[in-house]
Amino acid sequence: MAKVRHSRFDCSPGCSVEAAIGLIDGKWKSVILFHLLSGTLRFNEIRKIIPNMTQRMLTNQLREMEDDGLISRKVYAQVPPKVEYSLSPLGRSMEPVLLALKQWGDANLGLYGKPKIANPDEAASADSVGA
Amino acid sequence: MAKVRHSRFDCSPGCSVEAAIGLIDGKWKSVILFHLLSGTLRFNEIRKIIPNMTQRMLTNQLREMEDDGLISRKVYAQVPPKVEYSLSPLGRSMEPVLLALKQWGDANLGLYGKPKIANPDEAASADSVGA
DNA sequence: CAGTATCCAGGAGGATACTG
DNA sequence: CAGTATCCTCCTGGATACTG
Repeated sequence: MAKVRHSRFDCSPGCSVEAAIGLIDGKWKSVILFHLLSGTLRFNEIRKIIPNMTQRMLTNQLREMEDDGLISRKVYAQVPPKVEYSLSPLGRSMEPVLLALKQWGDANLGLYGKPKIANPDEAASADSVGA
Repeated sequence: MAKVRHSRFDCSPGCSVEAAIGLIDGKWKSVILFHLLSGTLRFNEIRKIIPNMTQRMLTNQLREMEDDGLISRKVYAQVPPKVEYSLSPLGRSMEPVLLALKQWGDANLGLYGKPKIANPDEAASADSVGA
């Protein structure tokens, strides 16, 4: 589990929630993780998928998640370097969380032109939501 | 849904994951939310539950979540002020996420002396986290 | 291709004091 | 009781340039 660079482990009941979130905060981690759910990806593939992220950030987030044991890094000793990133078993075990997050976002945030919340008595109507 | 002060809506597929996380990051939000799952709480009650958090932070996080529509704030016009915080329907709809997070944390982080992942020998070797 | 190395700005979050 | 108001620090993350 490496270092826990997050200063987040204050621990009261609910601590594990915080701790869990601590591993997937970071501006891009959740997105990277989410895309890795679909399978192994190479460095530049991720960059293409998430163009707004600089390579510095990609490396950072990737390294932290690797340290946290969420992802695996496979380096092929080749002339044109090739590095593949994939979910570790621990990272894969995060799938329900990621999916819950995605579903909630799809259902309750109006990111794709959906009408979002609007009505208290209608919180999670979510007639749609693929998945 | 107010302002979305997070600069986080870059939106690529997986965006909703990011967006959803954006609402519950903040050092204490998830913990507050989690405790509110159990019921309405007053300002100072929350402070007691999460002693490490300053009142400034509590107010901050509370306000942001209120702006995001996750919680409701009920003020009683009394001599000794009384303010109650509770989950809004939207906040309540976050329950599966919070629970998934908590379960994952309990299962995979060794915060309470649990053995965590039970898989590859590397996954994690509980020893860090002084709590 | 897959990173490192530097530099830099902004904002999150902590400490402390005051108030309706 | 339930906040505000200030001040200040550090860390996150963006931009850019270089490399094995």
